[in-house]
Amino acid sequence: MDMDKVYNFKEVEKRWGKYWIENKTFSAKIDKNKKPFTIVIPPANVTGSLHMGHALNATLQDAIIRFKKMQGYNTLWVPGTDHGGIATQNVVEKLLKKEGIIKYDLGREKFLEKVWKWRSDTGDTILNQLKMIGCGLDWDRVSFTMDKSRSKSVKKAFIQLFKRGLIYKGKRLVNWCPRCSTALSDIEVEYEDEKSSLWYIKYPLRDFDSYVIVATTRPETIFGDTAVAINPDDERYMHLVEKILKLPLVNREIKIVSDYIVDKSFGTGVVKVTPAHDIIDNEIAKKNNLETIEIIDINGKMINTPEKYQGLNVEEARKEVVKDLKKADFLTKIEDYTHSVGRCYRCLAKIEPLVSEQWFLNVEEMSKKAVAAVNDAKTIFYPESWKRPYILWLENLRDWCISRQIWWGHKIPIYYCVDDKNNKTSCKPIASFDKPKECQHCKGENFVQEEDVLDTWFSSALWPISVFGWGENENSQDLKYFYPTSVLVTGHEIIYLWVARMVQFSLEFTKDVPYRDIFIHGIVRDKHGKKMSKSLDNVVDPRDIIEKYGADALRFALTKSATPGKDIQIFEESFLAARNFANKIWNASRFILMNLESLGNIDKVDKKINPTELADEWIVVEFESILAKVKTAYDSYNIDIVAREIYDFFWTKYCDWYIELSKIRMMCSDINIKRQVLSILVYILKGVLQLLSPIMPFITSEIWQILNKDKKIIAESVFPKVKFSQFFESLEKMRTVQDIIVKIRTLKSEMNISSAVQIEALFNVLDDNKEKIVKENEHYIKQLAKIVSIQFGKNIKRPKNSALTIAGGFEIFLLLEGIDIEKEKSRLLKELAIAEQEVERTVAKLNNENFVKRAAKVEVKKIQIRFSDATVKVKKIYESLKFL
RNA sequence: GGGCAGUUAGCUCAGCUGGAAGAGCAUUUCCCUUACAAGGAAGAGGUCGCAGGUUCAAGUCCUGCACUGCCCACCA
Repeated sequence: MDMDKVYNFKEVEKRWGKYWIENKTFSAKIDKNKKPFTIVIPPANVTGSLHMGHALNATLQDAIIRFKKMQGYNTLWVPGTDHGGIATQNVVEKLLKKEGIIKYDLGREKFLEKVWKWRSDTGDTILNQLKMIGCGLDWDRVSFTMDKSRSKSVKKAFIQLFKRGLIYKGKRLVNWCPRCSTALSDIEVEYEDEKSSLWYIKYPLRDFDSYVIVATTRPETIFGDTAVAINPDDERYMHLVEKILKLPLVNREIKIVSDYIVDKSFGTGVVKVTPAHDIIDNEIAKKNNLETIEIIDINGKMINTPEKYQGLNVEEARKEVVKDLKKADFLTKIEDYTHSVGRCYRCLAKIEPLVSEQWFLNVEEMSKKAVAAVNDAKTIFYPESWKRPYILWLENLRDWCISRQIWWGHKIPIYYCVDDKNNKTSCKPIASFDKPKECQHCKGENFVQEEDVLDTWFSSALWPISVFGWGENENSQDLKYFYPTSVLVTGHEIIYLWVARMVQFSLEFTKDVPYRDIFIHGIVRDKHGKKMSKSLDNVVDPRDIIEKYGADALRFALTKSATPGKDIQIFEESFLAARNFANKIWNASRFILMNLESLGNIDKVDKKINPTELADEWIVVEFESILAKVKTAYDSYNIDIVAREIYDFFWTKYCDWYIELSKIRMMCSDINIKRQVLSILVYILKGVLQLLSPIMPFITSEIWQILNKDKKIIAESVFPKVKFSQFFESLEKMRTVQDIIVKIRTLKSEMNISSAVQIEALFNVLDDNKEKIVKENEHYIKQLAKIVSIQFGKNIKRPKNSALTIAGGFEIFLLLEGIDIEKEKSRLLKELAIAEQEVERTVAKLNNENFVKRAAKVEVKKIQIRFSDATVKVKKIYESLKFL
């Protein structure tokens, strides 16, 4: 078996990626003898291509799925994509525009054909990229939010909600995106601070020679004003309530109303009320029965204004209005003012609140249930800190505007009865899967379907049940077996947009939560904590990382940084370090493989290991201790801890110490001794590979297969269990030996002696308890500290040419030629100072009655030991200094 | 205005239920030692944001403050 000196991840990753798919390693069938463990992937938009956020999200899910599989669960991870409503329509629209085609010229049907074509051409991009990072998804179950089955779920859900009276149509103020030409829900509006002005405008009183001054950020909406409002407690204006004003520029008469919503301290304390284009004003209008005048249409153009403003867009109108107000002396002041402005989350155009007829979903009852489910721990947030924001959001939720005036999406399954001329009759609209046969009211047989489509998040909210056939198959066995799912893994940016709504819908339609756990991870940011974006040019593309460092390195770097509750800052070096780790694993394995070959046959290692000496016992205990930690960490979604624990154990304990120590026996001519140590090396290596395989599946699969003649691949192996917990005392013994080795190395380094130079040493026993252990393991010290011979003794006087260090209960003299006395002196003085400080500190503690009385006994004992060690050290260094 | 995080080595971050400050990268010295120079050995570098409090003992618990970031809000 030839292994390259440098790990060739490209070849390995390609091969294994293919293997899992071809062998359907992660395809799941119902098996009632096994417990299911289910994850449904957050469906990425078909417009998407893999970015770091997806890579992180997918890796975490994959790690959980692979871990649970090794724990014996019947695991299922369902893949799929989202049709992405507005986002997708916009993408296709842009592409067509490049060809000089505008969607209205094509018409709805032709345009939709184009979108479907585009989807079938490129819509699976992201799924294929998930394959690149080795995701153990069940590829036989790919779903799409607009495929047949999912469409049935959507219709069923809509009809059910409609029949319950929760869905209604109404003319209301909504968030309108003039660019996308559709209504949006409240959370689809993103707010951003913008520098603007606050204009102070005189509104003259009709019956007095006076006026009030209104401060506004939107002077152009003056034509839609139907009142001016003040706070009822505002003494400056109380007397003006119900008085009539004459609206500047148009002279229309409006009155002054009062409402506690008005903030006395803001501006002048007088606010203009534009019910058709402002949420708050709309509420004031409702309370005061004010008229609503629409002055901006769905294209963002002015309507119902004096001739000269008619048809202008909002920006132009503002300029004109300000100019004219100024000319007519209505404008008293302009102040710089920064306020937040709503923008469309898909195209960033400024949102125009306007009155429009839309479909709404009453969410009051569903929200209460969704809050209760989390409060009653039916579903649990990890980390818990997301529980409160989730609840607060649901408790303050307004009805959801679910209709969109775009073409790409689920057409609302509402049918209107129409007469011969295709005009809507006054009959009640019907919610139905297909076109109804007959109107129950007028017996008419002609219908037209609602033109609007549903918010894309409506179908997303059904995802955990629709992927199992809810709505299509009344008796879905999959739904019974795999649902509710085990955990949802997602970023915190879509808790409201998606997570909360899935809980609402699942409770509504299945009377159960969609998932037992909700694991919320952070968002991937750049080195300085900035969001990755094209405009900032700080995007790290996972595909480049895979190309350069490998998918395993990508996965490891991401998981290692993914501390729950925190966003992740990542940069090139993170992946480099992970790549180096993979290479380290490769080479350690290579070393073991090479030695196994010299045994003649890889199978020759013992199945049952037999720790015979200190290092063996020690490494086994150390391994089992991280084994326990890793298992707990996986189970509680602390995948970052898994990555760090394994990294630390493998590199600093297994490689730096155990492999180095194993070399003594590896070079031994006795084949039995060699096999014995190799058995342990292999045992631990295989264990580490298993612990790590959910995070780095490629390299671990590869090495496992080389090591294992078993047919079972690592993904189907059984996670290791604790077996040897009896060797705990080896930890302390090993610490002593390691302490001696490190101190000797340090001393040599400080004396500028090449680490390769072999030296003789005298060990003067200071602590009788340590003598046996160190004598038994002196070969370790010789090997790793490059000592040629050790002479043990008691009351040894310091030899002339020697350097001193005190470690592990010994006074250690290294015999050196031509020692620099001054250097040795200053070195010892430094050591002395440290030891003396230690004595002081420990004495202070031991003299503290309260400490001795109240601290745990173990703690007091520790301090006593430290005190006596330090005391001996001080004494010995003094003697030594005198001698010099 | 409300909520939630964060503030630890030059940079990016760990540090669980309180018991002598850690990692990776960068940096200094030595080493191509027969798994790995994408490596090994040793070192330098922190008054753990500030101020109080609880405790024998606080990076760790409590209170207040400052700064940073994110989310939400009825920012006329």
